[in-house]
Amino acid sequence: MQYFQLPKIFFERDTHAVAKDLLGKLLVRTINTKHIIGRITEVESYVGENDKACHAAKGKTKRNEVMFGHAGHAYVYLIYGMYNCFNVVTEEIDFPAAVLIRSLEPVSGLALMQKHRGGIKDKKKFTTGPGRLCQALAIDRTVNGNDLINPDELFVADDGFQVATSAIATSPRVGVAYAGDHANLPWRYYLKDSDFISG
DNA sequence: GCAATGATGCACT
DNA sequence: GTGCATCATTGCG
Repeated sequence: MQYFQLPKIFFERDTHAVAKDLLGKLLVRTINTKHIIGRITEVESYVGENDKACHAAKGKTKRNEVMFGHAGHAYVYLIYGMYNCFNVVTEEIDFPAAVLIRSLEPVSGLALMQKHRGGIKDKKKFTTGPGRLCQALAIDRTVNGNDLINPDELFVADDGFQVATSAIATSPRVGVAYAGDHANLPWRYYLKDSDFISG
């Protein structure tokens, strides 16, 4: 498969633009020279200290400091004690914003994904959901802060796959009802014709 | 099929 | 001690 890594400037733009442009791109995980690849089908934007649903809304902490750092870095955190969530940091340094990757379409390394997911048979459940895709690609907090532009283990790539603007749907974000006025913002983006959406 | 529940770790107050 | 940007399993129809 032919593809090229996305450059840093791709991630230094407006978070919503980055989120929409990430749809259809490839997430490539390298483990012991083996590749696991998924196409991004669903994302959410978390933007700045004014966004109450964003972890950075209450200022910089040890947990979220990666979001205040350079665009194109991985922000991985643990949720509900058992699941990791994978984000890509966007925009300028000291401006906390990121795109949460919620769902992927499996492209390559299906057998390894299945193994990481406990041997389940339903391919649609390998990577549909932020906790699931991290399990399938063996993403945990050891890659938190990794530079996805100059990666050792993980990067985002473009293989020329074209996504029509009309194929992108939006909706309110998931699991953020506590965020008041920010809970209903349509900052979730997904490919409406894909079978690989977390729902 | 669907709703309810339990598992579980870490950062933060 | 509390509260999560979740998922798999159970128990019901």
